[in-house]
Amino acid sequence: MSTDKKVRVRFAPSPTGGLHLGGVRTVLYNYLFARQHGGDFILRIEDTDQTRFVPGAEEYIFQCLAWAGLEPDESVKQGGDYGPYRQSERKELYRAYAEQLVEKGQAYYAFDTPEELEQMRQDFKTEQNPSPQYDYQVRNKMRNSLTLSKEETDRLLKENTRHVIRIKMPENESIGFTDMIRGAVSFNTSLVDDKVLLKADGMPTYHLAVVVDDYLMKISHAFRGEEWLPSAPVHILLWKYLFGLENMPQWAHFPLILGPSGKLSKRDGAKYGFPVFAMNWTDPKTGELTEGFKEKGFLPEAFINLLAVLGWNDGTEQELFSLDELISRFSIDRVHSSGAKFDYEKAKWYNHEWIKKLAPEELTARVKDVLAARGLVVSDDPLLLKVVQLVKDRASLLTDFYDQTAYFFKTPENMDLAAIQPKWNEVKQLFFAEVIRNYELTGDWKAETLENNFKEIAAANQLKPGEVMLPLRIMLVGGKFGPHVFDIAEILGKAETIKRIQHTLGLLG
RNA sequence: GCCGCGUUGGUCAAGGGGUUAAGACGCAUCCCUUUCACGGAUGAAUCACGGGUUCGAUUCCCGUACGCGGUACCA
Repeated sequence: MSTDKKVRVRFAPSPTGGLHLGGVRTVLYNYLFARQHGGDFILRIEDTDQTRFVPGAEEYIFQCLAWAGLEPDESVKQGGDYGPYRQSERKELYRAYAEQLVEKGQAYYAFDTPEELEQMRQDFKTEQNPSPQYDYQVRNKMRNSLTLSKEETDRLLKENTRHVIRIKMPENESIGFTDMIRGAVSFNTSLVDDKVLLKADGMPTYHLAVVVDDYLMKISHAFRGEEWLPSAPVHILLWKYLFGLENMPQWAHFPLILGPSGKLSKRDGAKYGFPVFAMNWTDPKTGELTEGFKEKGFLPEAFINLLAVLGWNDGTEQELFSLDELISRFSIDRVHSSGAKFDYEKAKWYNHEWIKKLAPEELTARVKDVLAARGLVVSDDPLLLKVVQLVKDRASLLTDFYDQTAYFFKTPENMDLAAIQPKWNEVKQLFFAEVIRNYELTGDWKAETLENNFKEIAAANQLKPGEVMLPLRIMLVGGKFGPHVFDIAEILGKAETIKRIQHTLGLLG
């Protein structure tokens, strides 16, 4: 395995649906590794399964990466010297490699129909072996170029009989490699089935495509999820047969991200109320919408941060990392080998931290978009900036800003009158009437003045400030939340403050 | 079933032959705050089990259990 060549890594998604948390983390680790080593990050579309083509899925992946700020150096979009970057467009190139293997006796043609394969699985199925594989034992009982005569095989081929090319796994050999995360890993070849390399439609399977393309695209390090570990021996063998082990990239298999009960799925998201995809994804067939982290109100900075530390840490107590910090601190050997359960509460904590950490202007710009999406258009930027600064400790998601800021810009829609009604009385009614008269005459409309006047009037009416502060808050805010009530009044201004008090008085009266 | 990979509080995790086994999220209590938060303090809670190796194992080795992944002409 070479270590001196230029670092080139790739993320190779299959465009079949929403982009999963784990997928984004794989992108992130690839990206960090590439940037750290001054290498290239390639996005390769693995669309070899035409039956699973989903319109829009590819474009969606690009949008997710753009949002996350993890854009590739080479891809269908960016271009590059190693294209095409869509495997369906590379179709013609794979067959020769598969046939080369057949010639060398390392692979063979198989003519079994799907029905015959199904029959085989039925026939060989036992309690000890519930899922029989097409392996070194059963291949002798199937219809392939190993069991058929040369003439018969040639005839079938000439007649364009539907067939696949399968790798011929050696018998009882040990295939091993060094995983950058797990160390030595090895497999017995007898236990691995003769994977299909080239499908009947002429498309390669993942197994063939991944090694051919990694070779052709000069990939130096191949990172992928742990679910690929069991098929690694096939890939290693293919490298050995086709391009030489010395040219093989270094492998690292990342741990899986788990949900509350095992493997994380979009169902978990629906069930537990948290996103699983990076961005909103609507299934074009069913029209089903699955919510994304972006729309849920996550900052890309936070999303990246929380993903980075789900399975990796730098050994210090630091938990908050910017992308740049991650680029310099990340290291594959500190990536865990065990899966991590996704904790939505902690995810929200990261977002909250980033809301506090982000530059005020930057935060405000993003809040502005979120408010606009909810139909609240704010044109006074300086005012919004002030308001956002005032309430940001109370928002852990960007979407929380709606409830936390809307009352500054429009009269509260829902008034929590129940919070004041039980203890409401004539004295308080008169008190607020006096407050209105006083505020109308107040020239210095500052929080401190308003508070002092308010308290003086309360004292004169034998009211404790605490008895009337909450009612005032409800009048201005609509509910029991928000920053210091007189700060709110100051920002609302004289006319609006008085108007809201009056309005509520009317409701209570 | 078989194969592979894992296993430190509820969760993320540091650590790695001798430690009072960090820290964070969450939770609880208190302080601050005449709201809700922020912030501060305190607390409950962990080395899956059994054998070795060793003067000494959470740490190394072997089993077992458990979890996860794979077992497709899907990736």
